[in-house]
Amino acid sequence: MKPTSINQAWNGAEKCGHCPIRHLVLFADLQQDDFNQLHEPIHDLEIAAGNAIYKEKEDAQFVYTIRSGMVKLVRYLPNGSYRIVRLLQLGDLAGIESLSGSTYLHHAITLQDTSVCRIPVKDIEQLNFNTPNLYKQLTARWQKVQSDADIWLAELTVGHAKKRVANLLLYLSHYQSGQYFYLPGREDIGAIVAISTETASRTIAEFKRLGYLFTTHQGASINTEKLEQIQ
Amino acid sequence: MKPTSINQAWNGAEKCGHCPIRHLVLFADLQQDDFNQLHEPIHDLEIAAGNAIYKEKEDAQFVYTIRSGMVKLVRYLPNGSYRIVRLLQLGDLAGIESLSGSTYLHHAITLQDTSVCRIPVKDIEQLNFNTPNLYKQLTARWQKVQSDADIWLAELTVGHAKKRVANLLLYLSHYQSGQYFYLPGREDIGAIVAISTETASRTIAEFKRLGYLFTTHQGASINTEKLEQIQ
DNA sequence: CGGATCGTTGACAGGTATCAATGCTGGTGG
DNA sequence: CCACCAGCATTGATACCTGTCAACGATCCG
Repeated sequence: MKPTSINQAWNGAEKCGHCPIRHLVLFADLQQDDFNQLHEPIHDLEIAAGNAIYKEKEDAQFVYTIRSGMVKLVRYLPNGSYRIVRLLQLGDLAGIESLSGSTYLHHAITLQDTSVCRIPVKDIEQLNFNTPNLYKQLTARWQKVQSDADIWLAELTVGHAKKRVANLLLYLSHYQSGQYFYLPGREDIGAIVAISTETASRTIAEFKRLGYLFTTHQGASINTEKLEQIQ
Repeated sequence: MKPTSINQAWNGAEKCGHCPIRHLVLFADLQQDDFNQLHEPIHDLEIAAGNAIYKEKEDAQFVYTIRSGMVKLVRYLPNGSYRIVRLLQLGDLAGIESLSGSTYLHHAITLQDTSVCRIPVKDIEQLNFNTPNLYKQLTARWQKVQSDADIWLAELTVGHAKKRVANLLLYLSHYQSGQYFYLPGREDIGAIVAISTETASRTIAEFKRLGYLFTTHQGASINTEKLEQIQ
């Protein structure tokens, strides 16, 4: 396994200004002056698939912007099983609860090799206190938390297993720019749509047999029309 | 049915300063000067049980602070059924998405007679631009959206029907100050924990027979230990 | 005294969890 | 280079749970 690594550290203005995904990230609306208020270093992290960015109940001092890859937010249940309550991708913020609480609410675990920017909460609070330029982007991200949670609740936990898995595939495919998307393991699929691993496997296998789902080394792709018709 | 009514309208400082639940509401941290920035009237509304405060896709111009009663946030599904994605009580904010989007994401429907303060979004944006005193309370409310959604996802949509209903009763009981709490109708219980109305009814009836749940004209109460043991 | 609405209960078919066994594949070390 | 292993995916058999259809009871209100 590739080790978790810290590639770079820098102070705000030097690098954020040249961020290739600047239009997608939390700092999108900041002015040059605002960056001067960032006093602590921002780290650029590469995290190999399967590792935790942070864990539930840990001291929450950082927010993470996802630059590439995919992250699952996980809650463990008393009986030892787990539930995935959200998936994070390009431009999403992990650990946003650190802005309000003192500890993280979930485990954040990478599904693929993932790169993130680690931003100190202190800097964000400082910015929020001194400039109104962050407010809009922060609110937009909180709102995405809400609408994603709604999708989870309304589309991924209701109805028959086939319908739920179909909706998950449509969701995964929709949030990806290209034709191919990352297909989670069967246990994770089960933890997302609240079905057993075996039922997830059976359903995925059936979709493959029916030609609704294809998997290659580049990722998975789907027949959207067919999956939308499933009841 | 009691009609929906507007009791009072006032401009910020005159009344918010004397709000009996001031410590619980969005404006908790505002200073006297801040209130002077409220230019549009804030209305105090009484809404009878079963009425909509706002509906999905309506133009979102107001945020509502719940002063008493209970509200369900509802999403209708393509097949005509519905799902309750959150319950709001004292101090919660309904329509918080109006701060970021242009339309409401849910129907907000009162379960009991409910009183709310209707706050124009423009005033909140104005305050956010000019003072940092609102940020903390707003963030706390966004965070509650997240943690409530997590509870819904992790505790109310996983496992057997009995376990889900038991968790719902514990949730309802926990967020109430007194011994008694409001017990939703069977159809609503089904829409919260994603089971059929009949299964909800059977489960509630069984809990009553077992002495885990009691209903009186004052509301419902539970045997917490017994419900926590259910698997 | 109906009628409407909601809650309860029964019967049954179908779907899903569970337990279990068997493929499959990528990585490791001989 | 190949055998082996560990982890994941697939598939089968079965019991149980829950959705569905249906009927009936309770309560409130006009």
